[in-house]
Amino acid sequence: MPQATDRLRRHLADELGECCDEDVQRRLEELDALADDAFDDDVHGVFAVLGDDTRYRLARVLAVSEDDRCVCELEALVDVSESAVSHALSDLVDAGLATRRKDGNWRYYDATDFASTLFAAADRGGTDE
Amino acid sequence: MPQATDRLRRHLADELGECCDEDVQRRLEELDALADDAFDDDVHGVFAVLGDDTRYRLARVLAVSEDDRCVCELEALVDVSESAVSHALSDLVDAGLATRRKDGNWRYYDATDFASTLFAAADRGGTDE
DNA sequence: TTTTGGTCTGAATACTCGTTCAGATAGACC
DNA sequence: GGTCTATCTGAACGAGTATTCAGACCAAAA
Repeated sequence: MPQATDRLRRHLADELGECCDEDVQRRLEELDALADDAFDDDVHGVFAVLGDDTRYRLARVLAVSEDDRCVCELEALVDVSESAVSHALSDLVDAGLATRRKDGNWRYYDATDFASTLFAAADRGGTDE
Repeated sequence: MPQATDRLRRHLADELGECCDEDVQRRLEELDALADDAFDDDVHGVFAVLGDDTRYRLARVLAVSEDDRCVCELEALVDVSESAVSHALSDLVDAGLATRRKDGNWRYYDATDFASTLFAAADRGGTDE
């Protein structure tokens, strides 16, 4: 099999005019450094959580609601079982996107500021391009 | 089977002291209106795209890179086939998170402002709570 | 304390979707 | 034209995960 870095080498040759092993190594290290800076597992988890339709819808409604919402209200908004709603809401809480409050038998959920911020950013940029 | 709105009715009875069919209907319509405001398929798509690890990593690196990056450079950052990288990059472009530029045989990708904004918002809120 | 109501949890299933493979496309060079 | 390189595309497989079911938990009422 061809070396995985073959193309990178040719690319660097194109870019720099000349290219030796050292150049390839340097570029690879540069990219690794960028990657280390860039990756954030927590943030990635947040996107993964909101990537699911059920969780996205619930989080959205919580974010636009004035006050917190009871589970029995939220169930009306998604077409899945009570259990699935419970799972979804737990995931939102775990991801830091929602808070849970108990009151007798009822549980109330609300969006965190983090969730609101994120949706605001997503909405701002979503329309153009 | 019990009516799906039974619990909501009892909840409203708790909340309002009294509850008739009309109250239940009103609350359901209120929730539907919120839902219509809140759901945005484009935005949901963006989260879904970034929920995947490969796409997330590529988008992140593009966002922190000064200038655009060749595919052959990006392949070094994720442990999947060239084909998978191509698929992932296309998804990013479709979602409005990256741009594509051709130069001879090479293709260069860069993050959009939208992507940068989104990551900035995600990073800001991710650390606390 | 027994029952009822609201929600949660764990395990199993069903299905989505990311990956790969194979082949296609397009540019550069001979 | 023919070849080589870089990347893309479509279809099919397989791993991951959302959903459901069944049962547990906890609070309130009886």
